[in-house]
Amino acid sequence: MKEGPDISRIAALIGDPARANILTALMSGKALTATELAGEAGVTLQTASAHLGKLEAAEMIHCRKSGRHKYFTLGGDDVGHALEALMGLAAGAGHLRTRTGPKDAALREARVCYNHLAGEKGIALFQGMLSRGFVSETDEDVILTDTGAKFLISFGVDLKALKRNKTPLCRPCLDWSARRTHLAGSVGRALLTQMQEMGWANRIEGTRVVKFTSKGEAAFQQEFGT
Amino acid sequence: MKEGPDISRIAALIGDPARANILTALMSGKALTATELAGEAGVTLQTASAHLGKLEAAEMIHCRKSGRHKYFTLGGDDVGHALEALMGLAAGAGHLRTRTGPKDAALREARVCYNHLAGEKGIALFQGMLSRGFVSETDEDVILTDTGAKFLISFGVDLKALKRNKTPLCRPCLDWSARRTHLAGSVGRALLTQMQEMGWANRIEGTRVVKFTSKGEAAFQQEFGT
DNA sequence: TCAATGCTTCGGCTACGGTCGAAGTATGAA
DNA sequence: TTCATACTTCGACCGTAGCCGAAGCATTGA
Repeated sequence: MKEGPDISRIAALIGDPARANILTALMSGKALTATELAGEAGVTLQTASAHLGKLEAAEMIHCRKSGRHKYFTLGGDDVGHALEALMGLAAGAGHLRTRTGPKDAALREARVCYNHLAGEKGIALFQGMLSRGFVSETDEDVILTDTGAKFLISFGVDLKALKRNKTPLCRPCLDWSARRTHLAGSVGRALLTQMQEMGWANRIEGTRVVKFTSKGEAAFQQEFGT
Repeated sequence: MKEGPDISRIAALIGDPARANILTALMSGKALTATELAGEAGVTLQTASAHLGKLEAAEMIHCRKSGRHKYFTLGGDDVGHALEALMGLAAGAGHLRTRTGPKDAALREARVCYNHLAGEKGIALFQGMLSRGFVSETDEDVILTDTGAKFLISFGVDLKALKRNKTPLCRPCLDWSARRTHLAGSVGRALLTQMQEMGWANRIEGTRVVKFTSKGEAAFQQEFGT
């Protein structure tokens, strides 16, 4: 009765607390070194090294060597998507809802999901782009319209560079906190980068929280608000 | 750095081969007894009982007692969704692609996902309903249009009964084999049921495969084809 | 009441995998 | 060259969790 692919291998990898912490940390989209990840996971370097080896063998993370450092990133959008789906389960069905601290509220408002904007702000961004006709949604795919392409260029995004990349321009991504879609894909990533470049928002170091400046808040409302 | 919900508990549950088999078996949507699931998982009844207890405690499955039998079903659409996401990962990144037998081809063509139609037929159904204006897709949600409601009633679906249910009428569901969206939710379930009632298709006992009759194939093309 | 079936609980065995200390390799800086 | 940093490999320890045999409930039917 072995139907479909073997879930258990993948799930078992995520099932270890140390590895789950590593993956969660990488959801921030930042490339982290083995030592940093060991700290995140709360284990020694040797142990983390073993975990990282397994995760890499399963292609759940990628690794780039740079000098004597090894920088790790998530394996791809699929991995991020599956992790978010699990977070949704854990948040909903999860019996013990760990205290909803102030950090959680900030996470719900605006955070980074793998490498693009998520949370309320992420949803607002997607809605704004939909209502302005920058993107259109059909079936599962999200398509960038001509209007949207022009907007992106005027917004300072190097669209040609994105098109050279093999990853899809736009992808929908489901949010675990609000259970609504926001924009992933290379356009999603580029938009977040650009917002940071323009000083609209900053990443809080060591967390997934994205903090908008008051100037950025106003500009966001202007560009994407309803 | 504990951000977001705790993935590892849930993932560890899915990570055990026996439990993964149980969950995969339940993806068929059928309610199965403890003994049947023990067979699916390849373990003895005692072991299965322990597993089922854990899965139920985590609200990943539900259980209904009937006489001296206990019937188990998946805990909800979220669970099915997360499982499909994991299958997508396992199928894509999975190093060892277990032989793609003839059964796999049938699964790709038409199968049951939790309780609604998936595979190529599932995608075609959703596309057909979209192009006919029976449903419209906005953001994450899929909405049943007035035209769609009329169609459902004429198709033999008791729409009023569905509306009394608290589960959403329409939900998108991502497919692991084709990576495209198909229709879940109570309408998705009702449509599959109705197709079986009308003799369009049959379930192959003990698998997730849905086999369309030649008559059903033609009728499907007529109603939903492009 | 007795027997049969379906499931649960208990106890003990086993093995797999996570963990860390210590030693080993590679890269870069002084 | 020598030292420091970043990571890997090895080996051993230990805990947890899966597994099954056997016995225990519970429901049904005769």
